[in-house]
Amino acid sequence: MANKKTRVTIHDIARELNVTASTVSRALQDHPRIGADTREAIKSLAVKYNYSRNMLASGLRTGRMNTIGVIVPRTNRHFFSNVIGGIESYVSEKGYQVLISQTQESYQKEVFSIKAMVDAHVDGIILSVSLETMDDAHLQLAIDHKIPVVMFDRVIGSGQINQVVLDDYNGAFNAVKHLLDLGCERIAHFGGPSHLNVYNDRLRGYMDALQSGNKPINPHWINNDVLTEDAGYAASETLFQSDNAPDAIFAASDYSALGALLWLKENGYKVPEEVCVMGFSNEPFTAFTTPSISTVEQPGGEMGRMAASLLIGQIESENSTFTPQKEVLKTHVIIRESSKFHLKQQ
Amino acid sequence: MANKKTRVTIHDIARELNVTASTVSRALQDHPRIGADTREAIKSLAVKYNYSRNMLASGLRTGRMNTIGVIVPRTNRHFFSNVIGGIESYVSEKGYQVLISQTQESYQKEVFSIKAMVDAHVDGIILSVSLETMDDAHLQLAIDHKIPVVMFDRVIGSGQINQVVLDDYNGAFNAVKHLLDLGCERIAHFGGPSHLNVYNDRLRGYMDALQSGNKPINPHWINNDVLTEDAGYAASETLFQSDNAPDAIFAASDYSALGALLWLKENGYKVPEEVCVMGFSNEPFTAFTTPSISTVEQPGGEMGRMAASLLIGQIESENSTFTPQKEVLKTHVIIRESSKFHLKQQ
DNA sequence: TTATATTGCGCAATCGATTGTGCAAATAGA
DNA sequence: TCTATTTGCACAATCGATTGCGCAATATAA
Repeated sequence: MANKKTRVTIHDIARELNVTASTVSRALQDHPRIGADTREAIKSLAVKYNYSRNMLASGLRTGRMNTIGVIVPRTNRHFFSNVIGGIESYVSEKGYQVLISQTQESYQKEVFSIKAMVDAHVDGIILSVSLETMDDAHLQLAIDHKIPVVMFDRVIGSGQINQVVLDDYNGAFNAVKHLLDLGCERIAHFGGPSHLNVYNDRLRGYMDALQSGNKPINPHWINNDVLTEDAGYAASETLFQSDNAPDAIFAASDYSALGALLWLKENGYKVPEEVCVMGFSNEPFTAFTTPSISTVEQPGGEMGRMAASLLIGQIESENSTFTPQKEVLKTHVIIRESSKFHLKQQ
Repeated sequence: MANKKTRVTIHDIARELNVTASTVSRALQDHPRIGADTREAIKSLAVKYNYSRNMLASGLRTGRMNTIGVIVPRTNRHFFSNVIGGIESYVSEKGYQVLISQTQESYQKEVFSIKAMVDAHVDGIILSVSLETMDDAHLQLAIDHKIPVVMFDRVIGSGQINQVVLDDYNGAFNAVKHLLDLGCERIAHFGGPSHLNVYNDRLRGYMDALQSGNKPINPHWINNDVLTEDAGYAASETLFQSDNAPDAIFAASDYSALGALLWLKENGYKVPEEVCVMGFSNEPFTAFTTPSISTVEQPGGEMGRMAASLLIGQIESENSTFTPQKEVLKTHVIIRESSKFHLKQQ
């Protein structure tokens, strides 16, 4: 009977069958030099005793732990929790486990997390950088240890690392284009720190869409670092109490769009008749506000699976010639009540 | 200079200082039998070479991996993602890492996840069971391996395992009491599978509140397994097209409350005037529906930190005498528009 | 029948850190 | 001064699995 106190090891099995541990190890890996009889005897005994390989010992010897590290700013953002779900469901089918760490948007914690992942001998790392992160120098530690890295959504650096991103530029472009089609002429933007690709791309999409519609770009209407509900609320107040108020807001975050919507409602502005509002990410609440908020879908589960797929491909690829890939997921604008129509529309 | 290809080991440090690896190992652990000079020389060389302990080797030898396993139905449920966030932030400060697994509400996957956690030699497991899970027999594997377990929210079994739960009974009781105070007299319930504590407790709270208000309990108004938006929608249709329609709904899930709200609005019922609606969990969207949905707060982050605290306490406790603890977090009813008042109110 | 492959498995080192034991030198006590 | 204790470190086994090498025994070829 299997001993309950301590795990069954290959030595236990070896002893019982009068072979050595090396034979057991090879048999369990279907090594061709082990005879069929021996192999089957070992395997059935392994099943009988409910043997499971000690991953620490195996990992120590082989350097592979079948674990991937995931580093995100926060686990409880809807988007990131979706990504984590996608990663976990993909890699668990491939026999990998998921080690999680959150940076709380702190660069220092991100550095620490990477170090912790390297120490834990993960086979690969999937990462979305913090708001504070300015470059990818800290990833060198993982690269030095030959640990593949995939960045998603908030990516950064020189492009020597696999990336999975949304087509933020087109998402923003199409969103603003939609506002222009409604007749909006004075479209403000709530953005994020422009050293991050996602916010920079959304800003560029916004500006290019304005230009393509022959609308002037007013710096006064471009607000950076307006990503939270409070910031959106405050920025709206400033914006609409100036003598150059916009007639639409395109926010790079659903939260700041929500803040804008609340301020507008509280101050008697009609949405969408007088002011159209659009957000970004399709957070669940956007469907339920009054009016519901138009936004751009950001498919977290899909990004997670895609990132995991790229990573595992790189982990398991034999050839060491690595050319970084960049996967770009298509965007999809979701039109809701906050931009259904506009007074200026013909 | 530290070799970039391969990690620095205690042997590298030992060689350079003409001591043995055991001395290095002991010095790094502040073992009293190592002289102060030797200790400091070793420590400064370790810093210089950026040494970090190989957790696999260490874990193999000591059996402690400084990792805790977290098993949840889905990572992307707002509540669970909050719990995960709370756990991660708590244990990372204590020097632990977090291994994540999701069961997708499948008992079979839950069994598999536990086995995977045991195989990975986690130091402890935090778990919220799947909807399919009927008992805690599968946890025996972890217990046999002396791995402490803490269950949270959806807990099950004979009580021999640490638990962190919400006071679902009082939450439900107070919610229904609130509806009664408004003048509601015919309160229906949307529940979940009653073998799970949370749904059973909410049902009991509902029934006891009715009794305390001298209202009859009508089995026709008690709907089990109505947890999703679709189920709430469908159940509402059945309920309100019968000749014994309720004048309020207390749902054990915000999602089924949402389904009810949508059906009621589509079919011309006024909420809250004609029908009051309450949910459970305070999902973010509940604040933004029209009308906003009254609900019961379920503090995920706090539960996560509490569960992590209990677990690490048990892991690090010296004495082997273990008495299972049950932490019960207070509930907090959030009254919103969907139960602000009622036509029958005096 | 002899030379050559092939098959089947054991031996022993290895991955890196930990820890019980042993032994010599230094210190303390008598 | 001589024994007893403490201090400081080395030796070697251990955790469990993996893997290059070697050596028989069997099978195949010549």
